[in-house]
Amino acid sequence: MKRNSRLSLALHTLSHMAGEPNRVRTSTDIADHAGTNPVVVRRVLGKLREAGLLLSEKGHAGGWRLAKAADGITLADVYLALDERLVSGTATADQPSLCSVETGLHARVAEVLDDIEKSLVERLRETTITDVHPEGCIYCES
Amino acid sequence: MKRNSRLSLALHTLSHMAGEPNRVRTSTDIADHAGTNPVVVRRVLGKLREAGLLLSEKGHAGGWRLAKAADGITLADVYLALDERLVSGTATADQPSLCSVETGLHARVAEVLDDIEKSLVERLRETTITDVHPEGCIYCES
DNA sequence: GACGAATGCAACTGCTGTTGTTACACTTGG
DNA sequence: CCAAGTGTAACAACAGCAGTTGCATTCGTC
Repeated sequence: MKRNSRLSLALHTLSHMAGEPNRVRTSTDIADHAGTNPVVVRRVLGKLREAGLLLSEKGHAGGWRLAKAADGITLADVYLALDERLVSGTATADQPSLCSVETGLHARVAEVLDDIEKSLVERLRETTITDVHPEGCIYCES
Repeated sequence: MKRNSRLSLALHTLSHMAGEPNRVRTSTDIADHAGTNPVVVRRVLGKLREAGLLLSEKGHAGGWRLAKAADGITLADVYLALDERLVSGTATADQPSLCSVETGLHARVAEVLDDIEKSLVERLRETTITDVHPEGCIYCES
């Protein structure tokens, strides 16, 4: 996997779960399906749990399941849960700045980038997990 | 600098140039203002030149200037010139896939991410360099 | 209560992308 | 010819991230 693997893994997993919401999945199962490692899965899904999107149960017969209906989870929820800041990536304030024009410009660029970031989140809010994995999914028989 | 420094540097520089379109700037000048290195500047601006946004002149008294009016350059132009693919980052096709459900899901996730990427570019297309550095810029006396 | 199966977490490795830097070839105006 | 530029390659340093191992903890089941 390359870039954006966290977001991709999260979406993939949530989408899977949307198919059978009641089934509890172990991180090993998920890792096998996603072609990765149980620890990596727990790292990513842990963020989603913190955000209230997933529930995890420890101990024997434990595992992961959705904390709410798939159509109540938007891509923005996932994106924000993972602390991703794709466009507005804190690319400011390294040096005390040489002149006021510079600070002004830097601030303006950061401002514009922040706006774009907000637009991105708004766009993400329009899509739910159900949109990724629709009810009558042709790949899914469940 | 951290992430997105290329996009940030490009925007910063273009915005600067928008203030005095006729002035030819050397990469050393630009690097000093941006707090980085001339070679880094040439790397980034080189991409913008390939995309037809900038012109560079070699030799004595050479340097960089805008290839067209600032209000004719959108952030999408810059973004695409830099080959940035923030959301849809080739996070697919590593393994030959175990079952058809997996391939289907992977494809669907990639599809959704691609859509988001397209939306992002569309949003970027709405903003020009002039929007970043308006005519009556309060920081700029030129 | 012991055991097995699961999460949670910390530490470490290795890979990769990016920035910064140096060095050098090439170009051009004076 | 020379000084001041770009263009480019090569390298070091660094940061982020996936992957891995190990271990503590929790919880069903026998």
